Amino acid sequence: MQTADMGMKVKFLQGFSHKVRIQILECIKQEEKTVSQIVNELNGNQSNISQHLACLKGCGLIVGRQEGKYVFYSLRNQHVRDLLDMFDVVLEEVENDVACCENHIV
Amino acid sequence: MQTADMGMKVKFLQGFSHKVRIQILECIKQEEKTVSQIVNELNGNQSNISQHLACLKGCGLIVGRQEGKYVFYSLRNQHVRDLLDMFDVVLEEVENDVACCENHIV
DNA sequence: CACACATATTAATTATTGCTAATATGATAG
DNA sequence: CTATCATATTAGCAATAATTAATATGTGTG
Repeated sequence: MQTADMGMKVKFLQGFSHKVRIQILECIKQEEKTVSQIVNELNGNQSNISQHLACLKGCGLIVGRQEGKYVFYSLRNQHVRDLLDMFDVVLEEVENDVACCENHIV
Repeated sequence: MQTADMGMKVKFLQGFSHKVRIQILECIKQEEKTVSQIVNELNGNQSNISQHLACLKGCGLIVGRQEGKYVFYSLRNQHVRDLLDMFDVVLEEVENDVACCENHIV
């Protein structure tokens, strides 16, 4: 596993490393949505959201399906959904310590 | 959940968003290690690793315990270990799509 | 208490990522 | 086939994160 897939793994995990991307994932967690729906719900701008969607797609976390002039995005599969749920579980116990990554990298 | 914990969640997830940090997590996944052990195994530099450790600690993913002049770091708990395992599982199925986040954000 | 080793912190530079605005593509409807 | 709406792409700039080198702290030992 180590060095070989490492690049891929890093890329994969970067899908989760930005607020807007997490918001997108949560936004489409239950049902697929079009780009414009997402833009509206997150109060984002079209170009920006579109770029984050491209990133998430490149990371394999979401898939898009075109229907007429709309593109519907949804989580790639149940595992991704599980992962999102698990974040919440783990985060809950950890919550108090997360406080400050300030003064540090990131 | 939404807006309230969002900041915390983002911070938490950023623990996973850098190659070196992932390597550190994997490096101490099975057993606690001292900073210098980690520095050696990853062929990193002391200051850099130390900063990433501080970040991971701030994110709640690892804990340190001092013993004499050494500090031993280990994963915070079993859930974090589970999360790491789950990454591998989900990544495996997704592997083929991850290819290129190039040309995009991130 | 001076020295050596382990780790942490700081500050400055560099590199990466994200944002915005403008433009392009692609699809449908008239 | 033109106009319109939805989405994607590009390029340049702004913001953030990472690296490095130097220094500081802290712990044990002679």
